Amino acid sequence: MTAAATAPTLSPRALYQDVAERLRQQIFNRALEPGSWIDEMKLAAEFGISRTPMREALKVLAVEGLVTMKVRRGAYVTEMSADDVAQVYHLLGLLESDAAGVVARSASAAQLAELRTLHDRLEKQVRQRDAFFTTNEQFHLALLHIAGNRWTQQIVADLRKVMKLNRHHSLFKQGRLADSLAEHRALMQAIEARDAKGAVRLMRAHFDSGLEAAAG
Amino acid sequence: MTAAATAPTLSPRALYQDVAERLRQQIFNRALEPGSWIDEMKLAAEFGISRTPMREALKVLAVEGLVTMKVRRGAYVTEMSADDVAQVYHLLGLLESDAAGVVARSASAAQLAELRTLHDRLEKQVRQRDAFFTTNEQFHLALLHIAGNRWTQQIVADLRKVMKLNRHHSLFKQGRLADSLAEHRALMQAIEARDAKGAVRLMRAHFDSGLEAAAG
DNA sequence: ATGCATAATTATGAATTCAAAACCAACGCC
DNA sequence: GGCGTTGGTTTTGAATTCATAATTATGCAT
Repeated sequence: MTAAATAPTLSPRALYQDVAERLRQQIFNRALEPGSWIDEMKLAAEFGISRTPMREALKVLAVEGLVTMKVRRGAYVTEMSADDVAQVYHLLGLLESDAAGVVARSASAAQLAELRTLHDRLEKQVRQRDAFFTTNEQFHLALLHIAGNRWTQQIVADLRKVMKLNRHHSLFKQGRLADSLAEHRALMQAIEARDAKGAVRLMRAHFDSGLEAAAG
Repeated sequence: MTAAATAPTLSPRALYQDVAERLRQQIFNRALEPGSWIDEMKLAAEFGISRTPMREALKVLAVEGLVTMKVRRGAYVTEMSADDVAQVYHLLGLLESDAAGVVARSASAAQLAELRTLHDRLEKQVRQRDAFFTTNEQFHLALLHIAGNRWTQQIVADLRKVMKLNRHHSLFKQGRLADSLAEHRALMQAIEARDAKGAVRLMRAHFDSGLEAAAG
């Protein structure tokens, strides 16, 4: 435990939140597989904590949808069906396309420049899957941030977490990267042109084609 | 406590969930006021339980957004700013209008009949504020259910809870009832006519006018 | 040998205990 | 007289303990 010694009083957030974050990482890393039972005793011991904050963290993740609690049977990593993936994709498309419209309509010049910077970085990363993935997510989250609806931001953040439960996101398949970038480029242009309707439509198309690739 | 004696093993859900539900009710009833500190010891004693399930419930409500946790300072009932209300209204409008489109496109005859039944009940309840409120919520939740996206359902349910933190929802103001009903009627007709575009537009208008009334 | 009943084990759920941080008030110092 | 400090109290955060439900293993009877 390298991090255990650090931050005695410097910790701004509660232990159960740190634990929740570590659990999320383990779930995304597949150290905890979807469908599998979570041994809270073992994990608490591994983390060097008692069961109390572990259980609190698990309940938080349950509300987020990452784990599923069964009465008197403990916590399980949530499994996403193909149908679930489609539903979440649809939702993300809806929320983010709306945000794109808001941004096209009301973003400041500085905010547009921020998006432009991220997009330009994306252009240079078509050949680096992981970097592209990271910058892509940054772009989407920045756009949400600029749109300024904190509820949408929270929901999209949660949904994107849940999407990571799935091994196969088309969005991140090698073949999709070039297409995805082209869609991004068109979207960026629409936003800079203050074309709200176009931005909404293009963002929606961006998600639709992602979903299509996932289904196919 | 009258309810304490009931359901020894019959309880399908965990204690902390029951506690969470009781807390929600107290928040909606204004027994716990927005902005006020939640005395977990006192409440746990009141409920006849220990602090453990109380704290678990509070953390759940924190994820839902009904309460806000401050480190080493406990839980507070969330306060909604006017801006927050506007943001949540916008989101609800977006989510529910999309659902209305899905329903208009793909609901079965039986499902349309279910909605029609609820709407007809609504027509008869223009003069009964509370009954109208209840049936209205039933209609909206039924529509979401028929649309069939469980993620959307969960999110809308949470957002509607959060909206109840506000004393002044225009939707439920006496003067708005008749207008609201008229909007509902048009929406119902569009859905039955399988006019998805119209249903989306009308549901959006329904929320926009609600928001307008709240702001004005 | 198989199936059921019962005992032992294990894990969950909840209460209790313990430690430490924040709050409040009284006291003393400048 | 105002302000900072110190001691006591309250409350949160976390570990531990206790009780109960579920699972597994064992043994007995058919």
